[in-house]
Amino acid sequence: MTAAAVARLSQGGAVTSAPRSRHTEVPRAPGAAELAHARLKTLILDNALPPGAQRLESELALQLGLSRTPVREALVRLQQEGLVEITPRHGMRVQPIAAADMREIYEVLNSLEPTAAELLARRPDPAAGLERLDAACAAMEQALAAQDRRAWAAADEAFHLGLVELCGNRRLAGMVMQVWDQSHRARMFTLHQRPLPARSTAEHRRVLDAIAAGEAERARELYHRHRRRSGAELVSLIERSGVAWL
Amino acid sequence: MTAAAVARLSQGGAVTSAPRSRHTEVPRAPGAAELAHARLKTLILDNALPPGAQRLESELALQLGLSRTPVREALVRLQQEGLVEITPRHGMRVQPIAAADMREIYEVLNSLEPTAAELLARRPDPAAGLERLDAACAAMEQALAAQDRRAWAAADEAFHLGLVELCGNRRLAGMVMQVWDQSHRARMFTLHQRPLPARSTAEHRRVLDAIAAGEAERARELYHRHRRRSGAELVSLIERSGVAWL
DNA sequence: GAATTCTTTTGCGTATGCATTGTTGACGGT
DNA sequence: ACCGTCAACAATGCATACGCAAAAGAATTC
Repeated sequence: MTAAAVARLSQGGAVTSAPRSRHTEVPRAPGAAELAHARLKTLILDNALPPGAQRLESELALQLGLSRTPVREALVRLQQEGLVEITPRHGMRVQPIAAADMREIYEVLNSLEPTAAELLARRPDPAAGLERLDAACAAMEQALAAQDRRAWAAADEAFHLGLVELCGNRRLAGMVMQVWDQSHRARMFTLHQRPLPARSTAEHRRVLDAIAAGEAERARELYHRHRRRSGAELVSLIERSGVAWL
Repeated sequence: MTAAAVARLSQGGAVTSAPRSRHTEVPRAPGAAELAHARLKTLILDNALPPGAQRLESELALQLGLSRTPVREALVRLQQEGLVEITPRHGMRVQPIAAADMREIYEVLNSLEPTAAELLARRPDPAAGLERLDAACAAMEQALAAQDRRAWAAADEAFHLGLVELCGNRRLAGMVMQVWDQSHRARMFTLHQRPLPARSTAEHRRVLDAIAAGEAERARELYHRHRRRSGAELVSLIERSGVAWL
């Protein structure tokens, strides 16, 4: 469910929107290829196609009620997004995530997200337009109180995606969303094995406050520490859980 | 020329290499689609297809001696790399680079590259395997002495690409190479309008020394300052030069 | 019984055909 | 003279067809 929404967001950001002609804001027909892309992406993120799963192009085409051509195009895109691997005679394979991958991903996030926070705080009016982030924080706090890990994760995603979308750098946002998608399954998997993220919730709020106050350096540093901690936590959890993930 | 080499490197890093079977290291037939991708990419980076240029799929197919299918696949990949835009009835358009784009790109680089330097310096034996970077530095110094801007730019590219390739994070490397490719033309364009990059050359050497000494924080900070300065320089140059770049 | 080679099958990469859809130009009306 | 409508055309996006190469299986031999 949430994953589907994330998928929409991610590609919504990446697709960059076709140039609108005149004043008609007609959203144009979805197109079979784009549809296949979205559909497959949600299947992967929702773990309906688990890591390591292999499907032939024809299978997928049949399953989606399309021909091989748009499916193939979708697979090419998914491969560039790092979600699948196209192997010459065995169709596509859903890319598994190992501890080493999570380390890479968190190094990237730990670099880009603090930058996004800094950029956001450096805007002319830093406190403006942060409603989304505030709402996400509130949702996290509420989910924490209700001990609803699922809802907490959704709010967490909303916060991080909202942050990079607001920072005004589309490339940075696209990159963050890409690795975020790649690590989606791993986060979901470890959700129930972690202690309640009370600390994370508070840290998010503090970051938001620093941004609103325009304290760019502080926002960056807070975010850095936050990511550092939660990233290390997750990596060690995966390593300890011994899931080589195929 | 240099751009062609860059293209090879970039996709070599991004493509992630097919799974090698057994002990036969046969690189497998290039494949028409991959060939089209490489070919078009070099055309774009070498400015043979200038920014804003529009070509129909059929034109490109004819020009490359292929059918539309592999060309289309190549275009999809190039679109996701941010080099072209596929516009429904007008074929493909080479993505122009404006000052705003350069700002975005340098924000990303200014975030990721210092991280790469830090990672490199944190390795167990930081001084090992830095021959490539040392050679690149030497080439820059030599080119500077000879006042050969072309050669300097090539060495600069070799340094930055080598750095991210060595840092051990393939995702980070891929992202850096992606934006690096996007900004390739802009750098080439402004090459001859800048003062001789004496300062940049020295800064590179200092960063390399810090890495070799294992001083991670210092390496990061030096790199950050370097990028900050040269990025601002380039952006202001582009803004001043008033090239809206279509 | 195991290994090697030949055959068969299967999936992919590319090409081509077709229908959909947007564009462009002209024509007529105001 | 300008604008709106319409029709013909052109390019795309998707479906399908075809040839090739690899993997799996069968048969023969040692």
